[in-house]
Parts: sequence; structure tokens; C-alpha cells
Amino acid sequence: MEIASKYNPEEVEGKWYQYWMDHKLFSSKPDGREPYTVVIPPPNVTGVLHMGHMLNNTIQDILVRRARMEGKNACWVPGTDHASIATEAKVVKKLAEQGIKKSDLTREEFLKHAWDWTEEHGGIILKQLRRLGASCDWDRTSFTMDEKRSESVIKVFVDLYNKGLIYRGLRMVNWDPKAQTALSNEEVIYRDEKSKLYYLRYFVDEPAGATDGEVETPAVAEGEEPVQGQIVHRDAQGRRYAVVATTRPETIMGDTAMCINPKDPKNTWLKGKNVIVPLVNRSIPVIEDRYVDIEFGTGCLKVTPAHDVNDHALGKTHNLETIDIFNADATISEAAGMYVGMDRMDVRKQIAQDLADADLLEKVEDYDNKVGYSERNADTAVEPRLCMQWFLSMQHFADIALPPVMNDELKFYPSKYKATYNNWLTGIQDWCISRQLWWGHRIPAYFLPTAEGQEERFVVAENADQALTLAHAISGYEHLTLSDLRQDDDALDTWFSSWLWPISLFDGINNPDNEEINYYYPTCDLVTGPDIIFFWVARMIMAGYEYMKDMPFRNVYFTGIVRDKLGRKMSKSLGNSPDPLDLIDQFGADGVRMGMMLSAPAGNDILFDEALCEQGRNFNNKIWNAFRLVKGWEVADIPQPETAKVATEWMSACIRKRAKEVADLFSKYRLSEALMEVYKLFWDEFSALYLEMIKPAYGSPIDATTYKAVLAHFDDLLHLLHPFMPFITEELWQALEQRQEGESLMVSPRIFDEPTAEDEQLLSDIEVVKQVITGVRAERATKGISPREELQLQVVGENPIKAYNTLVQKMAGTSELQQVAEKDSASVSFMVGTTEFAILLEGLVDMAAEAEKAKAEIARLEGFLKGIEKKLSNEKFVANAPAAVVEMEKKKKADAETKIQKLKQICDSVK
RNA sequence: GGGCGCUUAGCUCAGCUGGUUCAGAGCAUCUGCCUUACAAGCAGAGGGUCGGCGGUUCGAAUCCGUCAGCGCCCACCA
Repeated sequence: MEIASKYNPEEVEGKWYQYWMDHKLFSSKPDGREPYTVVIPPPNVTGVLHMGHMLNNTIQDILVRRARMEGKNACWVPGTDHASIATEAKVVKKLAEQGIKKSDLTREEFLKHAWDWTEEHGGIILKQLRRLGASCDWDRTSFTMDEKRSESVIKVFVDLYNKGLIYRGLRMVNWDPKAQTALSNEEVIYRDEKSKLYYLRYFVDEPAGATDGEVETPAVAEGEEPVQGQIVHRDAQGRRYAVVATTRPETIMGDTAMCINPKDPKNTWLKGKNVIVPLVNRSIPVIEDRYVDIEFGTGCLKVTPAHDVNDHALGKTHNLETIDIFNADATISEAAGMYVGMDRMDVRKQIAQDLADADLLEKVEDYDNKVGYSERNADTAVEPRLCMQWFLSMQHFADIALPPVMNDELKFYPSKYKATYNNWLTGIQDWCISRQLWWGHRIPAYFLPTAEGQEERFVVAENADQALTLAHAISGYEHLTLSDLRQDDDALDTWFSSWLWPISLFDGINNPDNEEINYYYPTCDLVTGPDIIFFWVARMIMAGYEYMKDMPFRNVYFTGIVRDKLGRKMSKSLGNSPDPLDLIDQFGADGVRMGMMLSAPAGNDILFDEALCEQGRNFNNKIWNAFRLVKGWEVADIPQPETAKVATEWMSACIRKRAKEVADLFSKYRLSEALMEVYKLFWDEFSALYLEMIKPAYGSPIDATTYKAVLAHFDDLLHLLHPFMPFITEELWQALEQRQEGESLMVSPRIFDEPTAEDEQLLSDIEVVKQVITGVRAERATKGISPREELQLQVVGENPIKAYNTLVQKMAGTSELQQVAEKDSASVSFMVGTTEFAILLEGLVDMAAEAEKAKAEIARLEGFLKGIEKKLSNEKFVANAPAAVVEMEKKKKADAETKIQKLKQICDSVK
């Protein structure tokens, strides 16, 4: 049968993926084998595959398939995340396109739309992962909002509430005015922004011309006048005013104080005064607090307790009034009294104009500051907002989650993220877990009816019935009915469900001690990006220790961020992100997987370049063609040639050695290096050398012994390659021999022997042989001699590769190797170690050129020798360096001297 | 402002606790080959004063200090 000379992934990939699925080869059940568990970082349920997923899931699949090759019971659990903010935003947008407003819908109606949307778009990403070859146990596919996961979340909420770790409080939170929900601190991304610093005039609430508080001054000129450190501003009418620098003039309607530092000499005259908020014309007190930076701006700070975290703290300390001037959508509220209904950004422009018109704007400067944005709504600035939210106390969790990472019970790869983790946990703040959204797990808190003005009362329970029972126990509420209870409208932060993922996937919360959780937990490796170390990784560790009293995973492998080859982050807006599926169409899944891995050293960002996929595709083709060669041989019952016997032993040694190296690299998660080992093993050693060594002459058959060995070697190589390139390896493995239906390379473990001392000897012997072969080929190349033309090779003196003479003949295209005391004069020679080899080249030898070459080499060696001699004559070196090092130097010296001597003979022979 | 990391060949990176001729790999480049598995290939070759300076040491790409450049994370200076 004719096999195509190019590997065609399309014909192969779908076929084998279906085969694996049909035979349930991805599925895992607890058994006597060592478990190897990975839980997928659940992608957004309605998301589509991007390069980051591609990288991340390729790595997971490699680890999982590798574990199978090692005979472990590998279980990779897939699933998706409900991504409350992102999904709700998409649904709201879609409804808006249909002319439906969320506010016109009931919660139930909205959720119906959301589920419809999820059903329609959900799970596409998981289907896409199959193209990549992801060997997930699909029967276990879960969703953070499916029944079991939801039940787990509610149970945990109730439990933590009962433990006193969840509380409700009026706090300044990060408010996303677009999604109209609170965000946790981690969900806010700060961006540098070019903005303006507005200097506003706050007139002192006093008659014009007042001077109290000022230090006596000899003379006061017009404008501002520093007197003994004071800076007093006066307008033309002699009215005094303070200047306040702010980036947010639109918040002045919420000002309830102006603050100075008590130690600020510039502003002492303002102490105890009241000032008038510009435009608003409200009189507010001047307060003193050391919080104010004397050096910044004018040292005067406007205090808006409702709209700034620091101001809020000041407000608390100084008992200030709080005026909330924003609506939930960040338009101006009635409370502001002016600009009502306008958007905050429009007001900023408008108010700057109005202030200028009223001569209340001293100046405007350019200013670089940081503005917080919602992680999910990149275009909307977060607004600090005071509101009632649910929080989780984090100190307890930090205490249980920090030690295991710091003492390496739970390992981070690369370990530099330990420091990041440490920083976050030691400065941890409470976690705002409530979101003003409907799409998510509804907070299981039930409010009881209360009279106007009475403090709110609620109970927390897994369901309404239990809540009612709890309520009945409260005096005054004995006769409550279900309809009197009002469940909290808010949903929980998405991460409040994903932090349970490694436990909830095996139903360990609802059903502790069940067979699965006991078998699969703790999971082995977590593969994720460092961007969610706080969101997810840290919190899973917390939940793990809280609910399982054990780590959720033994190792965390942090991948890098996928960038383009110019180092730019891949993004939709830049349009520099290829569609992973297009890449698979173009290069095959195996090619793309290899392309990703070639560029992905652990922890470093990866600079993705399609050229790497090309390299991957080329490698596939190489494997394919090696297979074609081997399968094309005719086998005969003839004796095994000596060269084939040696070559076969050598190949075995190569495999053992590389396999060990690969295992070592895997244990360190250095997957790209492991791949490179296998790559070189296949390409350089197996294809370029071994196959050439054993290749029968054209038209001749191969002996059965060698052929059997080649197949065995090929089989070994396919095992080593399989985790990286599952499809082509399965295809060839199935074609290598007759297989039973249901058999698969994927579930055929292979343990490799350790390399032996004999292996090492053989490998180093063949290194010398390779140098001799290269030496001959190099001469051919420089002299333009065809590889087919047989050459006469001589070895001068002792022959270090006597046992491999026939191998050299075959590979270098030489006739029988002659051992001579003195080489033929009509020859060119080269050195391998300290041995001289000579190729007889009647008429083709330029003796002068040979002598020149030798001379140059002598010069180089003499320089080298000088260095060594200097070292050896240094008494301190000889006295202090280890004996082995000194010995090595002596050997180098001797070798160099020998070579020089031989090279000199070459020169002499020319004269 | 605090913390972490990086700088080695044209590119992407290895070089672990200082000493195996240690200056490496892959890709790219150059030269020659359509040789009966593969031109998506074969054979061969070239290429770096290891960011700068200083120090420790018999010995430094490797340890210390410092400077320069780059990157990331955290932080309430309006």
C-alpha cells in the first residue's frame, strides 16, 4: 500500500478522538492504581477558545497523558464557570437588542433568559477543546451552577455564616456602575491615565478683609503671599480663600469638610474656619488630620465621605455628614442638588467650565493618576460607593493557607509566585462576596419583616423552610409564614463557587467522605495563569484546608501569558490573536500543540509565533516519513549484520538515557525541555543516525531481528511522544502492529529502564564514531566529493573505535578502515580527540592549505595550553582546588600537547 | 511607594549548590545537494569579550555590591 509522503492530520485526528470517546478511554473510576487528578480551570460557560486556553489545556493534557503512560489512573475533570458578571452583562446586552430592559423583568423571567442563553452558547468551548485532543473525562463535565455545585456553595455559605466568618456590613465598596454591582478588590484593575488636576477656590466663610489667624505681616502684595510659611489667597475684594487640588471636581456636591494637616505651616490660618464649597455654596468645616500630605497640591483636601475610601475613613473619624451624590448608574442623584441626572463624566467637563466661569477655578494641570476599572467591564471606571454588602473575614483563611505554601508542602512552579502569594495573604482584606446580580448563587439569607426604622433582621439557612424554622425561634417571630420571608436579592461572587471546585467536583461538600473524594482528593496538578493566583488559587487553598483539612492540589504550574512575537499581549482589540481552530486546521492539532510547547518555558510569558507550529508540523512529517521507511522494508530471514546489532544496542541506550532525562524534566514541569529531548531523540538519533545505520541496501530486505528491534524502538518513541502529540502517535501505533479493537497507545503504560553503565560506555563510544563520520563528511563537503564515492580512511596509531569500524564504513561511505603507523602523504587529516584520521585523496589534496589549517589549529591549542599551564603553575590553585579538578587540568594539558605534536607532524610532512 | 523577576548567538531560551575543553540547544542564516523515507528534507559550516562597573575567590555566565535598561505584582496620596 502506498503511504502519502506528507502527514495529513485531518484524516487522522477526528478518527482517533472518536475512537477514544467510543471506548471510554478518558474515563476514570476509583481503583487500586495511584490516582492522578487534574481539575480544569473552568472557562466561562459562554466563552470561546483563545490562545491562553490553548496553552493551558495543552499543558494539562500533556500532564494527564503522561500520567497514563506511567500507569496512573488519570482523571481530568472538565467543566465551565457561570461567570456571573460577564454572562449577566451578555444577557442584558442581548435583551437590550430585543428592546427588553432587565428592570422590566422579574428575577425568574431574567433567569429564564440567562439559562436559555447558557444553553445556546454554553459548552462550545469544551467542544473546541476536543479538537486540541484534550483527554478529559467528559462524563464528569460540571458547571459551577449545576445542582451539586450550587448545593455545595449554599452549604458553605451557611456554614461560614454560622462560624461567624461571614458578616453583612455597610462598607465602601468598588462599584461597577455599568453592571451595577459591587466588586471585590481583586476585580478592580488600576490603569495609568492622563487626567487633570483641578485647583478649586474654597472661600473662607467670613466677611471680606478678615485677617484673623494670619501671622502679622510687614506687607502683603496682591495675589498670594507667603508669610512665615503661610500661604494666604485673596481675591480682588480681599476675600480669603483656600485652594484645593482635585482630580474629581464633579464630587464637590458631596463635600462635607475640607481637611488640612495640623502641622502644615502653609495652612495654619485656616484652622477652625469654615469654607464655602464652590458653586454649591454650602459652608463646611475645616478639619485637621495627619492623613493629609503637606506636599501634595496645596495641602488642602476636599473630603467627600460618600465617594472616596480615604474620605470615608476621615468622615468616620471626624463624624462628618455623608452625602451620596450618585445613583447606582453613576449619574448625579437628587441629593446633589445640581446637575441631577447627568453622567459623572459629563459633569466633570461641565463643572470645570462652570467653575471657570464663576472664577472659582484657579488653574488646571495635567496629571497622571491611576483609575480603577472593572476587570469585566474594561470601559467603565469603578466608583467607590457606600453600600450594604456581604463579606467574608479573611484572616482565618490566610492563617490556614499561608504555611503550606511557604514551607513547600504545596509547591508552586515557578516558585517566585510564593512571594506574591505571601504578600497578598499577609496584607489580606475581607472579601466582598455579594454581587447585585441575578445570575449566580442567590445568597441564602432571609429577611424578616421589620417595622419602619427598626434594624433589619435576617436568618441564614440552606432553604426557606429551614430559614422559617430559625425565624420561629426568635422571639416575636413565632408565627411567621414562608411568605413573610424575603430572600436577599443578591448573588454571590463567582469565585465563591469556583474556590470549592476541587472539592465540589467530587461532591465532597454535600457528601463528605464519599469514595470519589477520598480517592481523587487532593488533586495532583493545577495548571493556571498567575493572573488568577488571588482570585482562585489562593482561595481554593483556603477552602481546601477549611473543608478537607488538606491541600486541594499538590502542585501549581503557573503558565505564562501568551503574547505575540513582538511581546504584545494577545487581545481582540489588537487583532493579534490567531484563532486556535484556524491554527489547528492549518498545522494539525499535534503541530499546534508542539508549537505552543516549544515556546513555553514554565512561568515565562510565551512569545507565540506561527513559525513554531510550522516546526511542529515538520516534526510530524518527519515521524510520518520515518514510519513510511520502516514499513516499506521487506523482511527476510537472514543473519543480522554487525552494524545493525551495534546500532540497535546503541539506540536502546539512547532511549533509556533520554527517557530518564524526560522523566526528570517532567518532575520539574520543564515540559518544553522534555519535548526537546524527545525531539532530538527522534530526529537526530533515531532518524538521522539509527535508521541510516540499519537501512538495508536499496532493494535488499532487512533481517528479521533488526526489524523487530526497530519496531520496538518505534513503539518506545511513540510512547515518549504521545503526551505531546497524541494523534499522530496513536495513528502510527495502531499501524505498527495488528491491534485489538479498543486497544490504544493512550492506555498502554510504558516504564523505561534506567540507563546502565554499559549504556553510558556505548553512548560515549558512539560519540567518537559520530565525530569520525562528521570528519569524513566535512571533508567531502569542502572538497565537493559525492557521498556515493567511496573513500579510503586511515587511522594513525591506536584505533579508539576498533569495535565500530563497519559502522564508520557504512555511515561515512569509506572502505575498510586501515590502521597505519604513518598516514599516507596524499591525504587530508582531521583529529578526533587525540587521534588522527586521514582520508586518502590522490590528486585532490592541497598540501599547503592543509598545513595552513594545521598551523592555525596549533596556534589555538598553544593559547589554550598557556592558560592551563598558568593555572597549574599557580601554587594556590594546586593547593586549593579539588584533586579531580587539578587532574582534569593535567589531562587537558597532556591532550593538548599530544595534539600539537601530531599537528606539527602534518606541517612537517608538507615541507 | 513596597515587592518580585529579567538582561547569555540574529530570535526564543537552557546553563542546578562557582571547577567535566563550559560558553550550550532549537529556530533562523550561509554553502553544497531533487542521494531510491522525508526539499515541510539531507550533509556541512559560521555566529556570543554571558547588560556596564567594582568586589569576593586559586578560579565567576554562576556568589556579593552598584549602575543602566526592561517586565510583572501589590499599595487609599487627593
